Amino acid sequence: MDTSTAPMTGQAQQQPRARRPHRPRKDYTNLDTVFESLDDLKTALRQYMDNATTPDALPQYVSCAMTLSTNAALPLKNPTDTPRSRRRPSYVPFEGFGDELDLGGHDVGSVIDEQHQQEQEQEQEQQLEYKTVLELVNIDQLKQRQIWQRAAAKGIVQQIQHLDGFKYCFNNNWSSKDDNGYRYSYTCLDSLENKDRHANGFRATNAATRRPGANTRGVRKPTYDCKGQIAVKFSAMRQSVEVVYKHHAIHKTVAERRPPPRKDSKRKSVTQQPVSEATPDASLLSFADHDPHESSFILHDVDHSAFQPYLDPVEPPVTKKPPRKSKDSATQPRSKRQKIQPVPPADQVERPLSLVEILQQSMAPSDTSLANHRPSPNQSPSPSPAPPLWQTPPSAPVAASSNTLPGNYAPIASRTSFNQAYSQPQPPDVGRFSKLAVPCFKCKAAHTQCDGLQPVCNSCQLRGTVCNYPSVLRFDKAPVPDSRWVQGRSESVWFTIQR
DNA sequence: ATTGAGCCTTCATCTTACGC
DNA sequence: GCGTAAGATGAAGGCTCAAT
Repeated sequence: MDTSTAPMTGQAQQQPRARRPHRPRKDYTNLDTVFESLDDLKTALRQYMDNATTPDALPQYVSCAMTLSTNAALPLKNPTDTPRSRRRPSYVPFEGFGDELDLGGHDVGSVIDEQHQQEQEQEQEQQLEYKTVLELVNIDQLKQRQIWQRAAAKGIVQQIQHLDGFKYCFNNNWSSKDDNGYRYSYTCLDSLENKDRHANGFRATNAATRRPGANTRGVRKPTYDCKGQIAVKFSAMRQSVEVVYKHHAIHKTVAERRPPPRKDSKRKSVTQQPVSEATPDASLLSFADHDPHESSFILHDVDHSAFQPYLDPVEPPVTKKPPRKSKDSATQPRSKRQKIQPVPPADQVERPLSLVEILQQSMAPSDTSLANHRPSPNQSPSPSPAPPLWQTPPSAPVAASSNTLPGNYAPIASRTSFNQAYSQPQPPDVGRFSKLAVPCFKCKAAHTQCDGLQPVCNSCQLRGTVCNYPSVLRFDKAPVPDSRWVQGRSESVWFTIQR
């Protein structure tokens, strides 16, 4: 695909020579066609996704870039997006709702359903507005350009959502000086949920705010990082729109995640799931076993024995949630969201392990690595690092060293499909742990590109300098996702220490 | 009414590496 | 060498919903 041959606008020609586009951070495949319509693009993407999935195996990481030509008409989603209407409840009535009440389809639910349908129709009508790429990339007024391009980006994303069944949320937008257009990035909802669950894990419960030590968090859904992202790049320079699609479809689609039909009982909350006898981690395992709706995909085949060394209780087992008081006199009405409680200082809560460290430890003789984790009965309580129960798409750096995952990190290895997935070619540099390919000290200082080759990167080789790499991933900021399930325990310990 | 978790958005900050 | 564009990531808040 050569978009450099696209016609240039007069405005663009007056500008100084554009910088060469950044080398893509993450390699993705350019589908070697300029698509004349969004439908063509969707068809190609569908084919690409189908080819990336092998039967009985996890879908491969799909990452590709597609370009729309100037003639392509793009649907505009809420182009005049003034203060947006309240969003619809996430759990909308589904088909069959109200049947159990014998309302014969004329119940309140159906009324709501009709309203919902009407809103959908309105949305679809709104969506009938189209603009061509040519129009969109040549809007002079910056503000107008941003509004229209955003509307078109949203329209494109919505089309792709229909295609792959996942939900993407607006994440960021900025103006590209080189392309003379706006760029919009949308993130898969599951990636965002990871962050939320992570954040919720750090946030003290309201109960704990009032009564130190009362912080007992229930089990939460497993987390995993699908790296789902759609980037829409408008370029006046190239007179085109580029759509970059990245996703590792390792989780359920929106439709699959929809709650099961209600029978005569209410939906079970997560906290109602059978809670086993020990720490939050252990109860999570229990949850994973018993809840086929939410967790089976990720945790169903987990080899629990692999976790046993980590399951020494840190807290007294939580057998049952204490009955919630209807009114707590000490409670102030919560006008605003409470401030997040500060994360315990690093010297008091053990730093979570990175995947690399876990792998390194598990490659060490098992008795020592496990002994390191098992808290001595004489020791003051210290959080024992549990292996992560979230999962990340197999990434090249990790996969390279873990095609034969060591036994102590068995959950993934126990899955046949995962094994198959691992045995297949993996995308380079995928995922959060792409930071494994951190630049060496020299390249970082020189602001030069580092290929991450070890022991000596190409730049250092050319310069003839000593090449050194940071030994571990940084943890100077919020912990990386693999700490999530560890942190729940650390947090509990922190409150124990405080008391 | 309260609570915890999830949904979604916005904005800030950090990291990487292009190109002068 | 370094300014800075590109874009990745984190933090936080407003809101909804189901459960209590």
